[in-house]
Amino acid sequence: MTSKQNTQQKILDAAERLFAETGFSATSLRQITSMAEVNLASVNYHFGSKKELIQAVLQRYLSLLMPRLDQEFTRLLASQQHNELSNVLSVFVIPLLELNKIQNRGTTLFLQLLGRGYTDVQGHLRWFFNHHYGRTLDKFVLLVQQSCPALPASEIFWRLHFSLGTIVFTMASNEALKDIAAADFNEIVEIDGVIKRLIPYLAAGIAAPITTTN
Amino acid sequence: MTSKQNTQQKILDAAERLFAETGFSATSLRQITSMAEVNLASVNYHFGSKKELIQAVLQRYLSLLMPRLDQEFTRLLASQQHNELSNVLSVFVIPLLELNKIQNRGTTLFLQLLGRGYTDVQGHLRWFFNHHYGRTLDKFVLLVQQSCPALPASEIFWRLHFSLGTIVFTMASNEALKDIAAADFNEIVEIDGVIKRLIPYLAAGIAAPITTTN
DNA sequence: AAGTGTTTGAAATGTACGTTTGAATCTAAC
DNA sequence: GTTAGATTCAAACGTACATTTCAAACACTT
Repeated sequence: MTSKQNTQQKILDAAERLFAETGFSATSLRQITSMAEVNLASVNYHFGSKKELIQAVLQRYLSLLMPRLDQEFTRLLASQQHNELSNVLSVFVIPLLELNKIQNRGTTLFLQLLGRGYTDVQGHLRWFFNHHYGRTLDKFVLLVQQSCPALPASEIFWRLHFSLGTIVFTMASNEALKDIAAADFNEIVEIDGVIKRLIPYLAAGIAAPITTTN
Repeated sequence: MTSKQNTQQKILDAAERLFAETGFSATSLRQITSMAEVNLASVNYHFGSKKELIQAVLQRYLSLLMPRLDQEFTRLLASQQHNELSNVLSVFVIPLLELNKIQNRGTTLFLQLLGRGYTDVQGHLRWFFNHHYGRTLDKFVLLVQQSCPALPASEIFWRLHFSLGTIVFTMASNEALKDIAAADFNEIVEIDGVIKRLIPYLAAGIAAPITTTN
């Protein structure tokens, strides 16, 4: 019993680290099991397959994050007052940082995994996401629309995807960016620093005025 | 002679399509050579290795794009007048769209490859880029700094990388996004449409006012 | 302490990959 | 028409991978 929990946990911990660092397909089960110090066959025993291991790794974070976000979105929607866009975006900060409770660098790891999931395997994550958390995402889109009544829905669609790209890419190359910032600007930036830098950037981009061609 | 040219070209054409669609490491030489209708060994014969093939695919576009960009940056820097940020960013549009002269969907393919290169193989592309085109990039950063004199250099660094993420991610999922936009909003968007939508978003994000914590 | 179901271990299976090889074929000059 | 070099071809090589297998070790109930 305790040993089963232990093995599963060790596999999840090693897998998420390696997945985040090098991507899903580039990480082999042999790397994972040797880092976790468990037998190679235990992945297939406990999770069935590599694909299911990937889902389990993501689910550990999503099952904690998404209900929290849903709750916040619902609260804001119910408040019946105009919400500034940057406040809507700021809703993400605390739930994201709470992922550090799951593991040491949980927030960073999760966001990197998110990035990997969107670029590694074509479209799978997007489908999975919409299928499982579509309702929550709809609430978020609604909040953004209320914050930017001047923007047509299609423009918001594009800009939210632009924003997703910023987040996903930034987190995928997070370590490299932090190193460069440290070397070039003597800046020590942690994950919450990056998130706080992102908010004004994203808010300004999403709410940008529509230009009449050029 | 003509057959050699032909084989190399066929390999490059097939490789860039598959690389853009599924990524570098996920694309096998066997897929490439069977799509190109050439022998498996011809990749190693003509290019040496898979790694060198990847470089050749990227170089075909970069060697055309980067000198054009450098020329534009130099021109703007020499003009000695204040350049609006969105004008600086617009400099990319024409050279990028000219990549369509190399091949049918050249612009889209190149931007997808760029995205793959940044997420697929850890850091390699970034190094390659800085090493070969560092001077050109420096000119661009300088132009952005001149356009946004209120922003500290470190903030510009972060925001330019945020922007790179937007571009790279958008292009990597370009096909999916176009499909969704067509289905949900009856919008037919081509690559130049996406680029033109990107400019105001990026310009607003990069130039966003700095908020004094929150 | 025996027995039962769960978990681990070492080894093997089959597949796919990048690359190499050496003979066969083509190309072009003499 | 022969020859020399460039290109193509089918086959094989060695490696790494996910997954399977089945016996050994373990945990827990009785």
